[in-house]
Amino acid sequence: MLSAKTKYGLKALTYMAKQENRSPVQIAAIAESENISQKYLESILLTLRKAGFLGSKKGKGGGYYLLKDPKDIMMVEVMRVLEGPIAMVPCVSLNFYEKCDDCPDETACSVHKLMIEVRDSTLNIFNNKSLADLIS
Amino acid sequence: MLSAKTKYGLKALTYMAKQENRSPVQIAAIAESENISQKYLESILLTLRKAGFLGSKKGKGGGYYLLKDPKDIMMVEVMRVLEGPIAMVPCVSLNFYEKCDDCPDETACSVHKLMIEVRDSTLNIFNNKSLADLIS
DNA sequence: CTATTACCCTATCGGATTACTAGGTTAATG
DNA sequence: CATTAACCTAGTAATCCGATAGGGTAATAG
Repeated sequence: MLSAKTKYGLKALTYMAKQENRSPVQIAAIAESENISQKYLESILLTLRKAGFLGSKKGKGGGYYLLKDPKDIMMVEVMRVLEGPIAMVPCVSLNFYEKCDDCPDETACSVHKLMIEVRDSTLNIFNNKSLADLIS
Repeated sequence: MLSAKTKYGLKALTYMAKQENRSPVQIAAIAESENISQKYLESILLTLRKAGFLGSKKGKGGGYYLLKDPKDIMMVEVMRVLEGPIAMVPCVSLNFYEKCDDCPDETACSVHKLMIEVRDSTLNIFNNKSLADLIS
């Protein structure tokens, strides 16, 4: 299940990518347009800024803005920052690997093999999908 | 994230499919072999029985057994019973559809379109993968 | 300089879900 | 009838998530 956090984050990024110029967009504007709790969105944008996707500007006329061209912001990066692992089980996660408590032998586990397939097909999408692709 | 319930259920099904004959397998045997809490596994197998995957036999020599040939048990069915929706968001779910509170227009939502792609690629795997495929 | 604007940060909380346990009931076998 | 093993209901501890509270800090306008 996709978390609201990720969903909101993606919507916010999309909103910013749609702007004609690169002038800062205020949290309040995004929150209202996308029907998101402003305070919650604040924390999400903060995360995205710390992850290097966004820049920010304080004071009057301030707000958030994209640091890169939308076509250079790949979904796989955004998903890993907001949602965490792409894989459905930690034991097949590339970036958030964790061993299972139960499985003595990972390579013999039927679930493991199945989930690798799912991971790869999902990764294939997220690797090749940029923020720019989401808009069109 | 794949729930432990689904993981355990898949492991149990795999265990049964590996049996040479179709004689009943006891919960305790599966639980021990796969390192699953027996009581919890009980409730999972009950679900699988009610969903039509398993038959059961009470009393001595009883247990659970597959009702169909492993190659006729498709992952998509099992996943929907144990895990619920395949999609990452309810608004793109085929069998568990729910409208988003926020989105006024689904077709215009960037997240929506992305998640349809992910759903379809995952469905493609689960539709074509049988329990028999998990074993080999 | 001062007021305003808008981002920054931490802490907390209610609700929902999940993994699991407790404890007993029912049915089949020998 | 005693044993076995599935059936069923209820409850619970822990965790996570979405959201809120309440201020702090930096930048800008005038």
